[in-house]
Amino acid sequence: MPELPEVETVARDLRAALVGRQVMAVQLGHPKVLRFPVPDVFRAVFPGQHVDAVTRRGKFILCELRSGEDLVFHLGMTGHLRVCDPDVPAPKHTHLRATLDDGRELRYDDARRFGRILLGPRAVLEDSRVLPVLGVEPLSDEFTATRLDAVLRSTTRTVKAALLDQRGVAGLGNIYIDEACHLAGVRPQHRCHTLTRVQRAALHDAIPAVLLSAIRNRGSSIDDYRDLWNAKGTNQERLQVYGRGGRPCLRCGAILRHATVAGRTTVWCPTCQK
DNA sequence: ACTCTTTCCTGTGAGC
DNA sequence: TGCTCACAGGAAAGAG
Repeated sequence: MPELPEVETVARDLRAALVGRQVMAVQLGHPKVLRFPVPDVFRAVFPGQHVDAVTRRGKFILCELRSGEDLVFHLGMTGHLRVCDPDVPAPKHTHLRATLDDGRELRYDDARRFGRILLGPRAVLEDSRVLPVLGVEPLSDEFTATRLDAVLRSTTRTVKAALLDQRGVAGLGNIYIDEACHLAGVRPQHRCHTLTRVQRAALHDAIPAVLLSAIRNRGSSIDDYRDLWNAKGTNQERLQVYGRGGRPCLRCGAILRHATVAGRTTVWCPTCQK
């Protein structure tokens, strides 16, 4: 389940593999994964392009092309980007193969097809809403306590629902919201408008902390997340609450509870979190 | 305007 | 052993 740390790990490796490369040939798979533009236009526009930069915004990976357009990937739940030799067997649900000028191949595969590929000038992608408006980057200087307060104080929703909303803070998902809430001592089902200033400040500290720690560990390979080279991250071994419902809290020993909050399986410690 | 629920998808594993 | 079925969840659409 790629969230910000997994996407950041892939984006960093992709930057080293792709910047300066030229795309020679393109092969598309299932038509629905390429959301924009239509396949014929994509096939006409993409080959010959040079990659000038690779960046991340929320859970999106943006490959900036010399033409001024962006090639954008969202990995959904089961999407994988890979760079490998062309003779490596491709997985069953491979939706994009791009031959590079160094002889390697960029691939995107996604069994569940929740992910997406976009290509176009940034302004066009945003105007056509295939690239959504995203909130503040939690690892940027703009992620101030005041900025998070603005997100949390303006709503009656649960903390879980508010932090899942990419328009407020970009890049958080089920895993790292539960982890940040545990570190901050805040229950995910707590209503935002009833949080104390101390609780909001604790979340402001905890969010970057869990994300940076996960990036250092190259992400959490819970289900089938793999990096650009098909290797697992190690952060799944460090998770305090995610996937541990019914087992003891690693901090206090109480049995971790779990329930559906904002439509997602959510785990918390009944004594550490208020 | 805001919040909550449902839908999209397929692989996996529990249970019979 | 082989089958069914619930479950996983990011984001968007639909309902309230």
